Amino acid sequence: MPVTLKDIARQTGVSVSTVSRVLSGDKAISVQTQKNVRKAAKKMGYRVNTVARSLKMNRTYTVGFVCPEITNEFFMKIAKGVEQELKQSGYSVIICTSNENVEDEARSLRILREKCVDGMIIIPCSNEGKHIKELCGDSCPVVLADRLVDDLKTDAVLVNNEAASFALVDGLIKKGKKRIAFLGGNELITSAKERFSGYLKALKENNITVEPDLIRFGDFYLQSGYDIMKDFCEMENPPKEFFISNYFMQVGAERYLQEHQKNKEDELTIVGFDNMDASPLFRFTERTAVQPMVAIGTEAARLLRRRIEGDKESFPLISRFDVDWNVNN
Amino acid sequence: MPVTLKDIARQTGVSVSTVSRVLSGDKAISVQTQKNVRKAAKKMGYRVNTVARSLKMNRTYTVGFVCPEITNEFFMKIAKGVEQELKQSGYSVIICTSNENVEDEARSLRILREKCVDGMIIIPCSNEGKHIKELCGDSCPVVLADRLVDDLKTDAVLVNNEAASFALVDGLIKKGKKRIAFLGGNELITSAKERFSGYLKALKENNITVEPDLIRFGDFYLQSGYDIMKDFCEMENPPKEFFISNYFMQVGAERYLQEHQKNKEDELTIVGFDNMDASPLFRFTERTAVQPMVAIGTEAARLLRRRIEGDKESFPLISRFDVDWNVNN
DNA sequence: AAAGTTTATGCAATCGTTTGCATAAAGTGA
DNA sequence: TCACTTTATGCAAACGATTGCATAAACTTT
Repeated sequence: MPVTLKDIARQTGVSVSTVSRVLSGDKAISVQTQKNVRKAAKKMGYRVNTVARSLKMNRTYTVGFVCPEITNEFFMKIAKGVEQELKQSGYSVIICTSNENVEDEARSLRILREKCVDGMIIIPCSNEGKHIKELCGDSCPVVLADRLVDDLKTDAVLVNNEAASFALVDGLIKKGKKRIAFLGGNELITSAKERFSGYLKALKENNITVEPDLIRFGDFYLQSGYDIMKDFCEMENPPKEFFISNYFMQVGAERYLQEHQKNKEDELTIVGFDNMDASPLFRFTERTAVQPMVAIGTEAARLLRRRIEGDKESFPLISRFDVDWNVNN
Repeated sequence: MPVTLKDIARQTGVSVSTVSRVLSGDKAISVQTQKNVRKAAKKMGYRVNTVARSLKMNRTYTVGFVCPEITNEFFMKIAKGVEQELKQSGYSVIICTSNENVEDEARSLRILREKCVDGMIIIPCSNEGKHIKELCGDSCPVVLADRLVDDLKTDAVLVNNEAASFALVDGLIKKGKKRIAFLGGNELITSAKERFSGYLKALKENNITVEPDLIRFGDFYLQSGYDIMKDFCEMENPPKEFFISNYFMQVGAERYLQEHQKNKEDELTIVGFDNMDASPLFRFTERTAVQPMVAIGTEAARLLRRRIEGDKESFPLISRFDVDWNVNN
């Protein structure tokens, strides 16, 4: 059985309230009593029961982090920022996954509410926001990360997707490439949409006609990158330049190319989003947009903490980070 | 303010106990009352306060998952197994990172204890187990994953590291390769040690003399793979075959080779641990050991749940998964 | 109709904290 | 010495749920 305030009180001959006051640093307690209590607490191995404290204080110092997939390096970089930042202020993070599925997402939110988290950071898996509005709200602030959602007025931390994909595609065009295929993410997701707009904008500003056959949407996962690259390569007149909307689709696409013995002599060029540890090893990937992933998490966490602490200023706040694009190989 | 049992009781004219009984499915309550209560609960949007429940029941249905680094795909695959499995039985998972640092690990354990988690799954960052023994114990079961720790009698879920690295190295030798360099992980960590034993065993069984110059230990992270590969390549008589102890060191090593314009003609061959999504894209990596990462997590979670529910059978239980080794490219 | 049984519900304690208010003791000032 | 502050501490309620025990009402049984 764990030691409680009561045990210390009994041991030192003072009341529970006095013990509580000493341990929470109340200066009104006499120095002698403080010493006694602290000594006893230490000797007996006391550790607060934050469950009881939370009940009384109506604050759990726990926040929820909901993302579509926990093994996703991109999401976990964001999670890292969140965890790092919040740990400093004494919060813990419960991680839930939605498995790219709105019902699971809603289930996670419900559980988190029942656990009385002080707030949540959500990377939504769709553009559906109803369940979030329903389950969260004033007593449980929400910050979205990486993606927005329809019909939901809340804070969000995003990146400048359109500008980055514009720059990448524009860069290719400026090098004389005109037939650039587009491998998109899940069309329902704002980041996918924004990256597509950037692509379109680059074509438009350079007076290039959009070829609908060169535009395909997947789901941001490996297999869809593989499949779409396959389809493109099997066209009668295959494109040689590609914009791929995220890292995982790049892995899939590069794997297709690898398996089919393409090599540099084919002069294929890929640009796209996300630079991960293994990106420099990709054969055809020339430039990638480098999102400040950890910083997104850190920023979302800071914002959430402010909201938890009652700051209502300029709500809802949508902040966007700029994206770097670097030469890869 | 959230709705409480009291509110429902007031609304329906019964006592709090009756409401509690209805909502926890007690059949002794009259059908009519059940209906009334359920209806009111639904209409008022009642949601249990698990903080209060936890305090009373002395069970939080929350477990801690402590790992060295949250952005590590390998650890997160294990975490996925854990989360998936435990979610089914109504548990949530708090993720903490130790940043490969014993003090941080101890801090995390302390916080988790204060949050009254029902148990923990730990991927320890060193071979130090004192702080775990101190902070956990009977009232808070612990299952280790992937690595063991000195002086700590507790359950663990591991893989058969030695057998796998033996097989990989032996395979190279059987193909006539005799000078196989070893790029090790953090020597303090059991998995690194076991992989090293497998390497030594393969040399020994094939009567190959160990060349100390061909053995180097890093820390399981990218940079160390890069640095050690560099050192090897700069030897006057560089080895051409390599055993690399995990994925991240492989990425580092491959990046070094890539940057230094090595290509297939050099006939370099890498074998080693972990097969990730991007592994097939690595130029020199020929075979990799495929650990059942998600299954490790699932198994650890099952074991932990059993311990939480009071099963003391065959404690401590160390289970080891077999490892596959597959052709890579 | 009395005694016994069953059914449905309420009372009140409890989990471990925190905190407003009361109060006793000690100290201060004239 | 008396009134008045100040200082140190305790009492008890509260947070929101669960549950053993008590009990009133409704049925059985003979």
